[in-house]
Amino acid sequence: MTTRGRIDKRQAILEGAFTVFAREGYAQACVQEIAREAGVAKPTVYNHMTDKATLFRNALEAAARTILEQRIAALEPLAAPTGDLRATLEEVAHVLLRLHTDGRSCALRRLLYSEVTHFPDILDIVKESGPDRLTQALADRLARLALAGRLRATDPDLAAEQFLALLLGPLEARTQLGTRQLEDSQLRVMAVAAVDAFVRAWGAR
Amino acid sequence: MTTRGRIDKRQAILEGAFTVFAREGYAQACVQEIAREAGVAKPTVYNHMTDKATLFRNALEAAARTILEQRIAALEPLAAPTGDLRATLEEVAHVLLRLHTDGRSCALRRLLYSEVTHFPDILDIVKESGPDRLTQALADRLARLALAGRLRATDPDLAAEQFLALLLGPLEARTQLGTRQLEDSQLRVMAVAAVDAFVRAWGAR
Amino acid sequence: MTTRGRIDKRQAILEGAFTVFAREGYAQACVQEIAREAGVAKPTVYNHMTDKATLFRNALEAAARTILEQRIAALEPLAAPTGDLRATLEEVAHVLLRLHTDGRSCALRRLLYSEVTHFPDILDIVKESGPDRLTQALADRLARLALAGRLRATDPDLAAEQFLALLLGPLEARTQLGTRQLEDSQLRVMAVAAVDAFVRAWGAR
Amino acid sequence: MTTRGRIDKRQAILEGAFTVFAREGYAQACVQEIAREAGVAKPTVYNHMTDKATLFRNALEAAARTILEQRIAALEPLAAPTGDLRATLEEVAHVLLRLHTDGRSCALRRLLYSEVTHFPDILDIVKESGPDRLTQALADRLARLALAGRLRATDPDLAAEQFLALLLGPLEARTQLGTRQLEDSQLRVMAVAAVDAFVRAWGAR
DNA sequence: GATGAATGAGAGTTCATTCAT
DNA sequence: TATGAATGAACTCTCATTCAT
Repeated sequence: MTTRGRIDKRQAILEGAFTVFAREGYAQACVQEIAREAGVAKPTVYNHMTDKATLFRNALEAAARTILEQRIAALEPLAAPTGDLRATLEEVAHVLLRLHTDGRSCALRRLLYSEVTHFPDILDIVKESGPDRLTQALADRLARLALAGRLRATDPDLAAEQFLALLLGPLEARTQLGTRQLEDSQLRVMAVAAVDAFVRAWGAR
Repeated sequence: MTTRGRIDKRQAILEGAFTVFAREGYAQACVQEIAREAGVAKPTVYNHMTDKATLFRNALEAAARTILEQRIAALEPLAAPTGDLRATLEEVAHVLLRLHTDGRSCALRRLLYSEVTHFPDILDIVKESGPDRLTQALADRLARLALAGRLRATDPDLAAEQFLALLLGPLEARTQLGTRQLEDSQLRVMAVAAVDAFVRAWGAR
Repeated sequence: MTTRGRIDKRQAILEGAFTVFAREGYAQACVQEIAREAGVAKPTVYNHMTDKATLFRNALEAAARTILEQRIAALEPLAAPTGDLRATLEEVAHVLLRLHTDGRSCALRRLLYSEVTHFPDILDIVKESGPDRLTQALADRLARLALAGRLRATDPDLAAEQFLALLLGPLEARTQLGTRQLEDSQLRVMAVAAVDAFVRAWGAR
Repeated sequence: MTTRGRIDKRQAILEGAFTVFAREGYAQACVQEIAREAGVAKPTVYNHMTDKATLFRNALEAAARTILEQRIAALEPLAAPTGDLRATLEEVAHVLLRLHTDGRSCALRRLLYSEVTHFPDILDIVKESGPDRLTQALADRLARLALAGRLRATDPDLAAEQFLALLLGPLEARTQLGTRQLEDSQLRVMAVAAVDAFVRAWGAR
């Protein structure tokens, strides 16, 4: 029970930190504000995390883990693609787009990009809870589909990479670097376009 | 001559600023260091630019302009695609990859991403000297090719968008968010793979 | 037993406190570290001592008392100076030097000097357990010797003061303000030199 | 002229620093207050001195130099001791006592003692501008007097050391570790007593 | 126009001290 | 009684920005 409060507070700090870092960036974010956001006093933050830097890393890691889990879960329909493959792909694509355009998701990308030179070790986050993992998971699914003869059976890793590229690449411009929200209908259109191209390029001949 | 010196100094300041901002990020960069990098005294920086913020915007704008020009120029071969279309596309793709993985280019992306929330007006840079312009220019070229019957004649804007997505999307993972340099041979492989998929998806039937 | 444990803990706290204060000085010493040194938790320190300041005073007092006792004991041989007076003085002088150059002794001096302006009441420690008391005790012994005709019978207080001055004064320079340990042989030489001058100045004509 | 202001300010900072350090001790002194004392803004202090530590060292050094000069000057009468040697010694002794009991002098001693463990390099100050130098200078004078047959011609270094010990040793107790001012008449008495013993111990037989 | 010097404002971090258990 | 956790108050140091020359 004693421990409970502790864990809650740690959680609150990590979430507050991510929120503030996301809003302000690493350098502009001030620990004072993070503490306020988490509803604790400044030294409490330091009792849990040694450093502003450590706080940053941990907050990023926690956020990345959560986000990755959602994305992996979004691939589920591909595990047993009943019926129309194209429809399944579109469904998955649509959900991925929605997840990818979510505020926290965009913020995480921004933070990773902007601080990767100051915190080279956040690359581990990218490797372990980032896009690499998603590509792998997708490649696994596509490999099954290839075996089942429903996709060109050459290189599932490349296929996964290109599926995600076709899907997410256009986002950057459309969302203005992640600052603008898109309508769900727009996302649907983008999903269809990406899947369309993907099927032309990778569908079973 | 006086005027000349002034212009030179302005140029030096803008370049020094971009260098330092690229290395440190907006907030961590300090005007002192920018001045040192540019070889002038700190107040001289303020004589040319009112603000650290203004300095940032101008430095970004100048860098973006230069970078965009190079990219647009790289599309040149597509204007008159002598002979093999696939080969031309691969050549263009290869050059684009090289430009896109260049240090300054990556730094610019990082800066845009990290500061877009604090400087919403840098979106103008993206629109006027960024990827949007490149996509447009490429779409123009592809439209010509479509008219010439060498590409599927449906939607050149979408084609351009997907060409760039297939080409540049995989870069993020391969360069570790732009922190790792790639061998030219690797770039060649990536160019071939992207063009291969593009041709399958968009080649004339 | 409980009481015993309490007393032990109090003792441990006082000793830990002196150790840390000696190493760090009053202001730099942090209660956390004192608690660690004493093997207790931080609030336990506050259960025994109201204040960091109180803790400081008590630790100093305890240390001073111990140190004074040793010094007074060192004067013992002068109570019944069998045989050669000069030899007895040299012996006493030697032991005093050794005590005076001891680490804890030097630390105590340092602490008294540095904090006397912030804790005027530690002057009581000096008066009750410090050099003043030693001078008095020595004066008592010298008075007896004067009565016995073995010393100039004028002013035993002055004699005691000058004996200690001749003995300890040179220490400051030789030990580099108490930071360097001296060889026992060096101490012997210093004792002899001090006694030599003392006897010339205060020996019975 | 530009430089003039700079030098003045540096001087003011060093003096303010010594004042505050003397009053508060190293750790308790805060740069803010030093700046106020010096009549400048806090960052100005940092423009002149890199560090609080550096500031401390420099302030100590400057104060030590000034103080040493005064003490050395006080030995002047011994250079050509016209007439009564005892009277000359008493005069010198008296002045030395006055210098030694001066507020700044006491403060310097306190600071040296209290911080020597944190700043081992301030031992250089002691060597170059502290008591060691004074002892040397005095030894030089006494050697001359020994040559002139007016002092026991054995060991002028030891003689100087013991003269100062007899003179300054009793100060510690009398001034309560340097916190109490003494009347000039008391100083006179102490000077006479010290010289008296010194002459008995070191006077030409 | 260019610069050395100065400053107001603010950030990270530490610490003595107090609750609640 | 002893302790893990939390906090208010300071303190060092940095930086964008402005004068005065």
